[in-house]
Amino acid sequence: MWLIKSEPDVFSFENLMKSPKSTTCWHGVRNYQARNYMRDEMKLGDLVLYYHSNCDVPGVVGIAKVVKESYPDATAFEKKSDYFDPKATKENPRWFMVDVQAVAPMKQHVSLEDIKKNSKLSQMKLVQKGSRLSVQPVTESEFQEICKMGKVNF
DNA sequence: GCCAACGTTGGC
DNA sequence: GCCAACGTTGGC
Repeated sequence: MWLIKSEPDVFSFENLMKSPKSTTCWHGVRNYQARNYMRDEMKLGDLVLYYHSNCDVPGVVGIAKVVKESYPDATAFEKKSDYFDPKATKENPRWFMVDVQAVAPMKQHVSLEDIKKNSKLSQMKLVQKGSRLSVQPVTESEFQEICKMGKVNF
């Protein structure tokens, strides 16, 4: 299971729910470790915690799932794109993405503050100092604890 | 807006 | 391969 970060001003969980089929391609990740998780380890049906960063109340706001496994991130080929990377080619794409679909919003948002206060979640990468990974694995028990705090069942 | 922590780039 | 300079992330 996973946690992905998004800035709500750029693409919020509400935006995801309003998208066609509640699905979007998770383009624009330009960090190798995050890419490796997407390319190598995110599997169809994997559940994902959707986290809002860089906003008033950062935290987990919804549940999503992987609906398509990794494929090349075409925004890296587009010169006009903010995510253009001159070193990415179709033969050697360099950057990958998956498709994610909204499953359900949290009944109650689980703020970063609440996560930090919960001793069961102290091992999460999210709360470790200096961790900035935008795609990160979470354990089953962490996932369940967050769901419990968000008053949803999975 | 500030700034600590991290990641990447590129000269040497 | 080292490391200084620069860019980015993201909480506060």
